Amino acid sequence: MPQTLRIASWNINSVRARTAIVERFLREEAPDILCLQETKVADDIFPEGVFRQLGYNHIVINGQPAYHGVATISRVPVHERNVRDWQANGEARHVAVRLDNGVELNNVYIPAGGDIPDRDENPKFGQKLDFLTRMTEWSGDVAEKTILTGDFNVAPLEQDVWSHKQLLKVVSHTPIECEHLDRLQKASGWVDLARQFIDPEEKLYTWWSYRARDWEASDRGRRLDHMWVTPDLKDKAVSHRVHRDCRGWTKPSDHVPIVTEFAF
DNA sequence: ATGGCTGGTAGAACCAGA
Repeated sequence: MPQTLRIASWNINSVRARTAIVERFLREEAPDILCLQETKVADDIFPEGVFRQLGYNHIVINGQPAYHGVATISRVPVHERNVRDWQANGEARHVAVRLDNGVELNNVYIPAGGDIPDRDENPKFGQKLDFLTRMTEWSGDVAEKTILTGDFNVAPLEQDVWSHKQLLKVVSHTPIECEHLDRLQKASGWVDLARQFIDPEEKLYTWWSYRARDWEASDRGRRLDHMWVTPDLKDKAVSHRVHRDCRGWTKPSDHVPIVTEFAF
């Protein structure tokens, strides 16, 4: 019998400010594993109790005060916490765990990159490109049994943004970012699971700005959150869903969860 | 009108997100 495992990823925009909706999501969707990004909390005050009371007793965190931070929350055993610093500046943007079946699950928060898409005018943009380049070097050694998920902060395809033309110079969809992400993807033959299940010609978003008067009516979204797998795991994925409805919940994150069901 | 908001930390006419 294949083992079914449902893995979710969600940029939560402060885990402490989202207690209500993260509980609701876990009760309603009940993934086996939830990868959180932008937890915005130091490790010593991470709100573990919220998760433990729902049966998520395996909690692997890499946080820092106020900014960034990732956490992998699981109700199945996970092992071998591994943290990589692809920005080489100490920011908490990655944590990996090993599942019982040997699969490595990487939870990553790629830098947003600031406003101006030019590394000379805006050092944060250069850091984002360099982060992707270091990930690509790491990826060259990754051959199999690996999942890479999280907030990539890049919407690579034309139908991953509300207007390809209007976003060409907007950080997250500029050609140079898309090229860097494409090089990363090719380095391990990573399979973009969302686009295995949802036609690349169809609009698909995981993030909508807080500043829209009516996010749902204007629907100016971007697909910034991703679930990638090495080629050997491609056929283990049996479904993939973007939980768009979570954007309309009370006090939402600006990102919504994505969930992949695997049959290992 | 893709910044119109939101969170954290300080104690800001702040910073960051994307």
